[in-house]
This record gives sequence, C-alpha cells and structure tokens, in this order.
Amino acid sequence: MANNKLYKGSLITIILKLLDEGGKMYGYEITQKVKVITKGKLKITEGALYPALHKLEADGMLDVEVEKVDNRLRKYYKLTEKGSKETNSKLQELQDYIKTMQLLVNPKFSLD
Amino acid sequence: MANNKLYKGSLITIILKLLDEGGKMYGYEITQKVKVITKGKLKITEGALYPALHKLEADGMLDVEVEKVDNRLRKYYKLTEKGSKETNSKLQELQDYIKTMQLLVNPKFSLD
DNA sequence: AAATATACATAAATTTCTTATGTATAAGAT
DNA sequence: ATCTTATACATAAGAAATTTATGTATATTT
Repeated sequence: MANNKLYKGSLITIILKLLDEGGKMYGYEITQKVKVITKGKLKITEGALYPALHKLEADGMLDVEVEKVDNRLRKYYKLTEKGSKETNSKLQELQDYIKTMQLLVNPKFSLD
Repeated sequence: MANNKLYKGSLITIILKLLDEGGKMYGYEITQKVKVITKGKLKITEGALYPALHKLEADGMLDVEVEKVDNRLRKYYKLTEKGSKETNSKLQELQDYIKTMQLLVNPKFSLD
C-alpha cells in the first residue's frame, strides 16, 4: 500500500468508508479514488482489493450489481444495511486506534 | 492486541517509542507499561513481543544487557543510534498514516 | 503497431500476529 | 503446606492480511 506497515489492517475500513460516501463503486474506481484523495501516497493493489471485496460480499456487507460499460465489465458494489453498521463500527475502531496510539507516543504527562 | 486489526503493524513503533522514553526496558516491563498507559485497552502478547525484540536486535536497532534480579533473568533493551533514527522514522510514519486516513474518512470537502 | 489504461481474477509467498505450549522462580492466597 | 497468580524468558503451529506475480480481455493513446 505505501511501504508503511501501519496500513496493514486498514483496507476494509477504507473500502467501507468510500462506499459509504460514494453510494456505489466498482473495484477499479476505488483504486483510482484512493490515489486521488491521497495524492498518490496510497495505492490499493488489485491483489489485495479484489479478495477483500469478495470477502465483504460473502460476509453480507456488500451487494453486487454487474454492468457492462463500453463493452467492459464493471462490478458495482454498495453497502448493505449490515455493511452500513459495520462501517460505523470500523470508523469508531479507527478513532480508538488513533487515540490509543497518541497516548502511547505523545506522553504529555509523565505517567510513572 | 485489541481485537482491532488496525494495530497490525504498530508493534515495532510502540516498542521503539517506549524505549525512546524509558531509556532501557525489559520485555515484561514493556507489556505492563502498555497495559497501564492504555488502561488495559491494549495488551502486548509475549508471542508477538519477544520475536519483535529479537528482530530489532538482529537489525541493529537495540542493544541487550542481561541482569539477574531476585534470582530471575531480565534482558534489558536500549536503543542504538540506528534504533534512535528508526524511532523518529516510525513516528513520522505514524503521523503520515493518521493524516492520510483522516483524509480518507473525513471528507470535509467534496473532492469530485 | 505498440504501449498504456481500464477491468476483472487468482495463486504463491511473505509478513505479522494469535494461540498454544514450555521452562523457571517469587509472591500471595487458602 | 499447597495452590494460584505474577514475574520473566522462549518458540512453534496456525491464521489472517497483504505483496508480488500472473493471467485474461477490451479500449484508448502514442
């Protein structure tokens, strides 16, 4: 993703949040959107993205709708109700993670 | 660590930062310190911690010093100069990660 | 005509962590 | 006295997420 191991574990959160905003998106579109938003700093690889989308679908988080545009296939994904709840949960986990990490690395007060 | 996949990839950063503050610490001490600072939210397991310490040592980030206290063994680790630089680098990566993730999940402005 | 972009997919290998297990001493509880 | 918990290290099997490497196919740009 970015030669930065901290992104490990973040892919599902990113996908869910983009779908939460974007309404419905297809895989390739997600990779491009992430590139634009992060100004190229973060690149979602296909080898990570597609299995992640398949897993989210299998877990009932996403619904799929296949379309053919310019004779090319697109698989549009959108959040199910379950996926919408999961998005909120994942975003909360991200906020918790950030708070906890800042506790660990920003020792404003001595805690001994 | 916390049933939150976002912590994946964070262990090295946590260890390095604690050693940066603590001067020298031994493994068990690190697990306890993390528990205290995070009020029990984050627990470093031994199965993750010890291999991580060994790897950091092998990579020249840490120096070891064995001590015997109350007839029990302690392996004190401290940052080498290389490890000190790596700490700064890892902390920068954490700030970058947080900024990028906030860009992705806090769409203050429409970017289309 | 060749290279790049769009659009999907999977499989082997790697990395990181969990879970389980093992050894050994010290301290606290019953 | 004995059992449990705490202190202190260690490793190995398995799981999960991702990287890297391929593969197919059509459209667009050079």
